Amino acid sequence: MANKEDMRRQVDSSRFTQQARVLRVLAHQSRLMIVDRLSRGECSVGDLHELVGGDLSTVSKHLALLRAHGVVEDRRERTTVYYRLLTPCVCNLFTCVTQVLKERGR
Amino acid sequence: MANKEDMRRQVDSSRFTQQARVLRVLAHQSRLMIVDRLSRGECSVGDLHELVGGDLSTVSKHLALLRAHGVVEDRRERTTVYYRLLTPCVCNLFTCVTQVLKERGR
DNA sequence: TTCTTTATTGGCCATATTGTCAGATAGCGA
DNA sequence: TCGCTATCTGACAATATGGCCAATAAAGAA
Repeated sequence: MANKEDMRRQVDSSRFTQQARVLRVLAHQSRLMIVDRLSRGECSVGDLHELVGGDLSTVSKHLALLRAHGVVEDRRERTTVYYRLLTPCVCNLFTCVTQVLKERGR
Repeated sequence: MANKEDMRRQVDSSRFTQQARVLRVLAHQSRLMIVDRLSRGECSVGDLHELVGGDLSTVSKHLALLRAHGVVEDRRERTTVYYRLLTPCVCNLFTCVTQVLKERGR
């Protein structure tokens, strides 16, 4: 273990900390768009870039984050990298959030 | 509408932006603890403070954030303020996140 | 009114997150 | 090898978030 920072980040693996980590990774417009799209099938970085816009490197970083947290997986084919969802159940999560939004609306 | 900042924040109300906002509010250890506790019934700020620790003012700010996003509601009785969950369905969300964590584990 | 309890707000600093640009890197074909 | 396409990484600036302390507010009791 390298330093104090790593300690602080890794040691606390309480239920809530873990949940918060996953939620943080998903709590971003672009990443939600990406996950939503991937839930309908594998996509290349280029496709996703076209989907969310902005700089390609930004998209790449969002993907790296999702990958680092085990939400997606990548596969290279020639010069193209394809991403796919590792946790299809995040779709239920979308449903839940939508429910919260509705419930809140009243 | 006051200024450009407000514009930028409010104008974009796409499905994903709204979802991301809700997720961001929940994506914090202390706030998850608070919501979890409130899902089992109304609590005073003091109770919640005892639960999550740290500074009372920090807890109060977490509550203010949850309130601003319509997740909780408060009620004052004498000098004590009680909070309660407005969106019980966030519990399903907990279940979903747990599922993602499990699915990811393999 | 003044004091006490309970909670909120403002100021400030440290850290985290996001986005952009420029420069690597990987794979492959000429 | 060189060049091309597709993607990633590093450095950096801008903004957002989280936490603590001190000051303030709200409600009621003395």
